[in-house]
Amino acid sequence: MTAHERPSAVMPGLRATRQRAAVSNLLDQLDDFRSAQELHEELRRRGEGIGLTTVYRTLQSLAEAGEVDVLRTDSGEAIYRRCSSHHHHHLVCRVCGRTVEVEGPAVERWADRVAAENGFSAVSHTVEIFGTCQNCSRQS
Amino acid sequence: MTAHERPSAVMPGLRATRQRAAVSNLLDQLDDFRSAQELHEELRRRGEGIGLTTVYRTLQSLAEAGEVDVLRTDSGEAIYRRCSSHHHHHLVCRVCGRTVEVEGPAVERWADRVAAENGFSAVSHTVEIFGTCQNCSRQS
DNA sequence: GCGGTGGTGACAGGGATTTTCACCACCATC
DNA sequence: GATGGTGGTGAAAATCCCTGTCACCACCGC
Ligand SMILES: [Mn+2]
Ligand SMILES: [Mn+2]
Ligand SMILES: [Zn+2]
Ligand SMILES: [Zn+2]
Repeated sequence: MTAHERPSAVMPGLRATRQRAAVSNLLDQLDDFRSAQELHEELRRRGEGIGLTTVYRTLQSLAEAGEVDVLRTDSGEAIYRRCSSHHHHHLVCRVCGRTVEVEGPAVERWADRVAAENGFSAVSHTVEIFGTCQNCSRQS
Repeated sequence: MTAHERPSAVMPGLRATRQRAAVSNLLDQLDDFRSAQELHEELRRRGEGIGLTTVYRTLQSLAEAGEVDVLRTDSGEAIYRRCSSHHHHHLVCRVCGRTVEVEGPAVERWADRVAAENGFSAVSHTVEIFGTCQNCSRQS
């Protein structure tokens, strides 16, 4: 692998560029949710020449392609994280931001049933659990 | 009841004012989620002298006091609705915005269990279901 | 290699919310 | 029923995240 790494996760219909590769690679290395601005800052810190606009656009494509999860903070800011492809939800630490991906057939069924009972179709849902993780409650 | 109605839902630690009463009363009369700006517009239409800033501040207090539910639209805008005091979630129509309050002990238990299994404490959660309501799917 | 077409990024909006700050109105007290 | 202190108000300015614009650039099929 040379210093000039080739774009990795190429997206259908989109051209492979150094910038998109950089965003994608960075997401691979991170565990928790980050805002577009944080990701941009980190990329600049690492010496990547990339504009904030491009980071925003790339994250949007990745979100549409289902390659990243998007959450909204209480303040309305969008935060992103590379996600595994199977459907899942998040358990997020309020203090340190650590997140755990969780699944639950029970919730899935419940959501579908409740929607059907009320005559709703084309159903989707968001489920997020918040709490204080073990580390953070130890420290207080 | 005179034309000069007294403030109704007084909040602890906060002074009772005509403006706060107006916001609270309007929320009582509405069924679905509205943005701060929509609420402000409606208040002005009704002849209430009230500033947008005050609407924002009042909604914040009400949200902190747990008297209104807050959701975020996809565009990041905050929308508010007076909520019943018991814990519940929402089933929201993507097209017309109609919302149904729903409950489910199954989800509650699931969320608590998942959090506990991962060592999280002080747990809360958000659950929203989205779909197309009967009215709206009929019209398409 | 060339050309066309998609991508980039500095900059200028947009839109929602928050901050500022001078003024105002509750309300406990005199 | 005046007065003073303090919380509340609101117009305007400032923020903040994000999206649109547009001149320029770089993939990539030929
Ligand atoms: Mn689910
Ligand atoms: Mn619940
Ligand atoms: Zn934590
Ligand atoms: Zn509908």
